[in-house]
Amino acid sequence: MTETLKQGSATAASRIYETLRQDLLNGRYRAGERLSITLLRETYDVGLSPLREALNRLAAYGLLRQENQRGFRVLELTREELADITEMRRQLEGMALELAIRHGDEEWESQLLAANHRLARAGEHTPVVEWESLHSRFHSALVAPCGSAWLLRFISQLHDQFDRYRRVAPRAQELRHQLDSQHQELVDLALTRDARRARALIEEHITLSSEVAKRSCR
Amino acid sequence: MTETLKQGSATAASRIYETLRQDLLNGRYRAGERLSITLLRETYDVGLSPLREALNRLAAYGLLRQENQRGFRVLELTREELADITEMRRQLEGMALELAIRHGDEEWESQLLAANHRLARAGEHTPVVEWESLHSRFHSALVAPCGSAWLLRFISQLHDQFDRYRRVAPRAQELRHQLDSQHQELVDLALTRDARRARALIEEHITLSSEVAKRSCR
DNA sequence: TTTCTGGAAATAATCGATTATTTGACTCAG
DNA sequence: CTGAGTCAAATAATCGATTATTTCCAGAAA
Repeated sequence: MTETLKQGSATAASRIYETLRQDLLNGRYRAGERLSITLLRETYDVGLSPLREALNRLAAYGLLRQENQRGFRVLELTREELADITEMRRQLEGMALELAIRHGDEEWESQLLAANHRLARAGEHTPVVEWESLHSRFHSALVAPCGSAWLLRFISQLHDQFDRYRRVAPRAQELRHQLDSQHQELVDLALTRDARRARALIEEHITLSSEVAKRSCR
Repeated sequence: MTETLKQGSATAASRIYETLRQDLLNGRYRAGERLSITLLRETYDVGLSPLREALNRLAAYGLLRQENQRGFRVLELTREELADITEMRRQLEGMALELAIRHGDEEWESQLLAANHRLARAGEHTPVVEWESLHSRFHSALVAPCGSAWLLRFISQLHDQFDRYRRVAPRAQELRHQLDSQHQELVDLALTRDARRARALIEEHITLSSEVAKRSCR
């Protein structure tokens, strides 16, 4: 959905959509909270029509729940849904990584190395929002050449869902290092085209991330 | 998305969303066609705001393409995308069916038998729109207890995509019988809890449907 | 003929005001 | 007290009008 602003100048609706999406991922709004349209209008200083269009998109995308005549709500954070999202990510990203390793060319290898390098360079001092962007780009680069637009779409959608949990979870320094080194290992396995072990590792990586994210429920 | 009209009386936006969705699946609009908002307003006799909200939802759902400042377009029908949708359906519905067979209880068996019975009873004289509904319900019932809301969501979305191709394809009488008998076989394998063979059959079923649908491209 | 360019017409996007529905406080009968 | 009913305030949804952008065509220049 990020690429909605393909060419023409972004409309007010597209701009507020992207802003709201980021704010939802960053936990600016409490889980389950009702989003008052009047309040949002003032907060973001935006017209009613573009705002409502953005909210409708977010609901269709799955970041908001829409109840007729009762407006929009932020989704809850539950262990059950996190488990569902995690398992789907394991399956879909595992599948995508195998395909990417089969189909990826030299260009992919370069992009992957670059994305990994940029992510690895980012240290403690890097702003969170920037680290999140690099992290997101790394995982995108990893599966990019899987050959299925729909698979990539579902994976992005699940990443957004997952991030809602991960970003509000308390910092877990001890697991952070392990997760970081897995990024490097994933690159190594991808470059040596070891699809079997790469798939196993990304599944483990997702499960480990989920352990961190789990601390944001209840 | 169908259950958007959960409780409260449906809003104009929800009603026009569902109507447009059906019309898009039924091929009322040509692939790639630009949907003039002014024209849609007259056609469906609906206000501008609810119409635009519905269009925004449909774009986020993937049944329309939105270009900033240039309105909405119906998606193209291409062999490449049909192949993608088909392969994704094979993987996801195969996965879901295995899970459903593992988790489904007696209630599921009853629902499945009922759905199959209603579908099998529908003969040549049955209105197409009703047959489509029964067919859709059968496939939903098959995977319903897979345990993953996200998996079911993705499968529904892919079904809608697939139906755009299938419904505009010319009638294929010779394959129709084979597809119908596969429905019965799927029920048999589900009830005997033969996950392995059931998965193989649903994958075959999807591939065969795809052969029919392929005749709608180019 | 082809390629710009200006500007009117068409159309998408947005705004401001209005209508419809829900929410919550209050009343009163049981 | 409790629960149903009622009304006013809050808020979501919709409408009608306005603004901004794109599209398209005529006419000029190469």
